Amino acid sequence: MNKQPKYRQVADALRREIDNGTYPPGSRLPSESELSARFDASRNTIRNGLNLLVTQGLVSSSQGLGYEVTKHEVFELNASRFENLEFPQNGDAYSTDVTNAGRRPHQTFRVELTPAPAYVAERLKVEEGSRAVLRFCHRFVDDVPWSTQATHYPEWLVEQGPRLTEPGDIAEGTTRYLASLGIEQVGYFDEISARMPTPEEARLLEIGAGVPVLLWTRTGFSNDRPIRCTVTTFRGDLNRMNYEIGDLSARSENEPQ
Amino acid sequence: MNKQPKYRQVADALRREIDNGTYPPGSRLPSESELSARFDASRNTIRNGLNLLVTQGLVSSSQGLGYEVTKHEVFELNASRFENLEFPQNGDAYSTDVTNAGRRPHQTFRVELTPAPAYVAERLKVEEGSRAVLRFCHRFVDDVPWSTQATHYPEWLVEQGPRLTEPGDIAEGTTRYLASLGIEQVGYFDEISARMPTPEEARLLEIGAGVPVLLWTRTGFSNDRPIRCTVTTFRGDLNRMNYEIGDLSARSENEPQ
DNA sequence: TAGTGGTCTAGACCACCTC
DNA sequence: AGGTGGTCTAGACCACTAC
Repeated sequence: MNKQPKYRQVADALRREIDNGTYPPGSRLPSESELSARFDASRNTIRNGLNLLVTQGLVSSSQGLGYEVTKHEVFELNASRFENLEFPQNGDAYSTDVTNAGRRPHQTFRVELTPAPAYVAERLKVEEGSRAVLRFCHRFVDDVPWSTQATHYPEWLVEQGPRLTEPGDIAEGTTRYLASLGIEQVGYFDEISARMPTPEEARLLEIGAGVPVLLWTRTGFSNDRPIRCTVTTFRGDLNRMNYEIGDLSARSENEPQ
Repeated sequence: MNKQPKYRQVADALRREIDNGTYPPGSRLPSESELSARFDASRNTIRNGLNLLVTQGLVSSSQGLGYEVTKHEVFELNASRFENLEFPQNGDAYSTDVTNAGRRPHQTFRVELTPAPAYVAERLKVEEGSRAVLRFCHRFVDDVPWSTQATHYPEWLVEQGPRLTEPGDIAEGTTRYLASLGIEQVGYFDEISARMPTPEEARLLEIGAGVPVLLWTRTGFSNDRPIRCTVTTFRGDLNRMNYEIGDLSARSENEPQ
């Protein structure tokens, strides 16, 4: 018989009640003082227990309002189709996907010429600190911050593709633009990892405690060298990535229901 | 000028010192009472600040020892080559990868016939609760819990491939075994997401606060239907997945250094 | 104004690790 | 034994939200 500390008992009890539907997603938990009475514990102990649930992403709290059970709608991103030239689409793939899902996309955009960070330089096979074009997107869905995307192009590419440094969008998409210049992306290398957000990421994505970020790095290659490196940061609670590989004709047949 | 609460100042100061190398990965932070004196704050306030860093995955604490700056070695998993029949390997792909990395793999294994959970049933296109073979792996690298992997096969497959229910390993790999019976996996659909671990996952993977899990679901298809669904749970701090797509001959040329 | 969570303190006692 | 973090309490005051 190993006795759990009181704040864990509180957290476990509440977790069970959340799981069994006593407190459904979107609903509010009892206040700290109510819980304090119910569990015969000091307010600090209750807060300690609630804090566990917060860092586990089960509930979120706001001053003056209380604790709310989190609810997630996940957005699916098809990474293997994304910017596949065989699936023609106007403009940027992200906006298309979001609009198709019946949501309202919105993004801010900027272009810079900056020294490539070590992580990017390594992937672009250029020297650390050598310059690269950074095209940075901060994306929202229905005004909720959704992801940031930073694409770096090595400086040597700019001579052939001067529009890369233009501050506005490239209507047909940069991949298409480069292809029209004979610089074709024939393959890419994707890396995916997860971690807790840095304070900067937490600020941009308005992430509270208990929500990790999904990091997606795509390095694109022409026939003879890397031509771009895109680092995308997603809110982990709102996004799921997928890849379709091989023959999936059996997947779409006989859709359930 | 918006004043930060004291515990955030503590966390920010320590984070800066971790970033600039004052406390390198693996080193120990000053004790709570030392920090209490340095920041002229009560021990609880210091704990509050340290707890922020813990939930952000920057440090970990253990009773009697103190706070240690976390260090990560990440293991790369090539998901597009993984179990690709064109890259022949003996036995299971995971052990091969780990051994090649100079690490020592080890796993526990069990087989069950259980009702398929809703998530899996949906992907296997069978009714929720109908039976499925579950082959479950708990994997370690150098005795550190690394990932869990649960593969479900629909019950109808067992008639054709009775060895699926055998309690031991299938030496040539299940994918190969099924292929030898004419049930070929011609494509798969991968889904990747990240979230904080459930208490059960935290227990199996020995995850502390501040470390998310990476969830990887692979549904494999034959020509006419789904034949398996594999759910893998990774420690987010130790793993990174990657996909090679298209022609990457330019990637391996001129390796840096 | 009343109720919610957010910050902070001071102090007590316990559990674990090292010497 | 002495130092470390882990748990818990009681109480104070502040900031935000709702009505």
